[in-house]
Amino acid sequence: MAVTMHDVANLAGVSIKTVSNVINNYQYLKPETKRRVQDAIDALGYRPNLSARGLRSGRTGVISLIIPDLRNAYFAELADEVMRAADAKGLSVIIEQSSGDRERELNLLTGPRTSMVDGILYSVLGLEEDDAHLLDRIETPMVLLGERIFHGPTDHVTMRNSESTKAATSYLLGQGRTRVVAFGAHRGEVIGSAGLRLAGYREALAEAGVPYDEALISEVGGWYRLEGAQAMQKLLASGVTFDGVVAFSDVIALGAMRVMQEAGIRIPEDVAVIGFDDIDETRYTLPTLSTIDPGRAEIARVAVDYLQERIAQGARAIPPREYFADFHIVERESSAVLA
Amino acid sequence: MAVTMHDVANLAGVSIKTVSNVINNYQYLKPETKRRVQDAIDALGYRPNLSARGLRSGRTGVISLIIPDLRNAYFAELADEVMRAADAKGLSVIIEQSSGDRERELNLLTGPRTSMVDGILYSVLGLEEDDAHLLDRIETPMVLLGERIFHGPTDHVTMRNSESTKAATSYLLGQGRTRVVAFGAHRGEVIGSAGLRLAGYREALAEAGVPYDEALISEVGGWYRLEGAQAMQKLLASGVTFDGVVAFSDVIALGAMRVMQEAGIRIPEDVAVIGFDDIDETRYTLPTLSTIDPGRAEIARVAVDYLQERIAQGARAIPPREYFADFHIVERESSAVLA
DNA sequence: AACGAAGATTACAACGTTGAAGAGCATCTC
DNA sequence: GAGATGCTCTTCAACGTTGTAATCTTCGTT
Repeated sequence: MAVTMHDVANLAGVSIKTVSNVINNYQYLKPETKRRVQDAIDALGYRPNLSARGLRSGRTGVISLIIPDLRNAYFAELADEVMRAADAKGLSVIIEQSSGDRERELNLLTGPRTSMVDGILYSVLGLEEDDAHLLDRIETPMVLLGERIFHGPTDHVTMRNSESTKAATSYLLGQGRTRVVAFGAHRGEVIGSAGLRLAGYREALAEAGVPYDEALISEVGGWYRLEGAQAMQKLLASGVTFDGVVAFSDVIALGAMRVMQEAGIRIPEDVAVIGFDDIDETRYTLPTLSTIDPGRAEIARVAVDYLQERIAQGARAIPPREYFADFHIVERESSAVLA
Repeated sequence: MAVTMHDVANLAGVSIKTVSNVINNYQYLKPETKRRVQDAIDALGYRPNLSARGLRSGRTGVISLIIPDLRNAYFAELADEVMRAADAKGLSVIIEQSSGDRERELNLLTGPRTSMVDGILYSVLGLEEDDAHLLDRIETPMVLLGERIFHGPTDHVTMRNSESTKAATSYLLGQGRTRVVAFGAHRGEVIGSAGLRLAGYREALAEAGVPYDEALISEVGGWYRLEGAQAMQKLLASGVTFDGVVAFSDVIALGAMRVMQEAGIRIPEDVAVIGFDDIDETRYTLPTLSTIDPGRAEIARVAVDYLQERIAQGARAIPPREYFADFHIVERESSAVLA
């Protein structure tokens, strides 16, 4: 049915292996031969069968990106960056959604689909540090993203959670804000992005000599807008006063802003808000949302690089590496300095 | 290295083909045999090699979804729905971004990656109706999404652009709004979502006996928030008056709302706004954005169904079908009826 | 007890590609 | 001018699976 190397070889009058050599840019090839083969390829519209190549060579040229959920803008933009980085290296990306569910995250790692994939970019929400050993037995090259697992058996590419949140908090305190809410804590979490960011928040307070007030720690159930809105409702209902919000994600910050505005709170006059993630949307909200750019593009690029090295050299050939991307505070209206 | 059917067959004391039969649920199998093979599979942690299967059977279990851009919430949510629908059928999804660029859209169709894929869900922005014939020669089963190509050589699953925009326009007119802007037109476009939606807008005007005013047609360059904001700035600068906006996407509506609010226009008091797409975000903006739910989940489900049928029966075995999903107007604050 | 049909399993080849190894030929070295 | 070297191309086998068709088993029927 479809055109194979055989057909190309026949038309070009060479062996099938020479066709293969042309396609793979083998170094010893007469330009003349190369041209003839290429002409035959073009004439027949030949395209290599990637299943056959995958079977023979053990490489498919596909990596999978496991993320919680594409509806979350952070992950959609991460996926976008990963696909661009992969594309630049000739890799295709299969995206798998885990919903941040621990069971599902684990199943995706051992499901039949992994045999189709050269490597995995693994961004988990459900797994915990204690689960790191579960990754030991995975033979597929893997690079970890996100903040749930540090010191795993393989590379980890992530952001400076504590440092950046500390910087954001210091930034609001430096404006003269005195009661700054940590918005998006997860009860009892130490590691994980919420835990790390909370730690950064506390460091900033300590450094500024501002006492830590439990009442200003607002728990948010998840990373959705609705959850941000609900948490802010609860916070307002509690009667606590505050003049700044360091939100642990842009999305929950937007949910919270919505509720504050409805309650007649002016941003930034009454309350300054800074988010986290620098999703596209923050440029166009009212007011525009100050945020932390966690270096997503850099994360994607480095993660794909690392993964490719691991694919080339063997999953365990390289000792685990850690990479922390640079962050930047992006100042917008929601934390504008008052005149 | 990896466990193969051979190893499983040895351990279970059966032929390799029996293992294959167990995996593929062949009907004539002694329960006892089935169990023994399954035990061996579990004991060895065997996972089928999908490249080999793909090579032998011609099916890879992977479909590709070609979309303009995951940063656009509409496409991210569409991708999410497609992946859920595919997952329910045991299919994996490779996402390819085209940036809505015509060249790239065409290249993705013939690139080497397509040989890895059983079928293509093809959502184009750059191609035009005139390009439909370019699809004739594509042998890969394909289902078209979006509004650029109708009457192509294969199935087309889409939304009711005209009807829904007409309904949205009528809805605003029914509230007593008299100068309703069509926001998001593309110059000279007849087909394509912008063209179709504009047609629906005009139908609604005609039906209500409201004269068509060229000044109320606002062109928006693309589908990004920034472009919506810029177009609204231009519209306001033109000095034209209006009391309603039918935006052809939620994202540009949000960009426009931002600019209107900055200009002191109250929504919905001064101007009622309704968007298009029902992206998640519209539930949490201030004010929440009325919109049209175009039936995205239904589109994804039907598209995957159609594609699977085509994969099973052959790309050309089924005459082209057209499917239009149901739409709903979602009333939120931005078009609330004034007290 | 012999036969046929249906149930259960297997042998074999093939899918399209690439790695390993080697053959043919021209050029260089002394 | 014999041997070594380097370039160019080819032969062959193998990757792990499944479709085809054949074989072996079992069981019911006569």
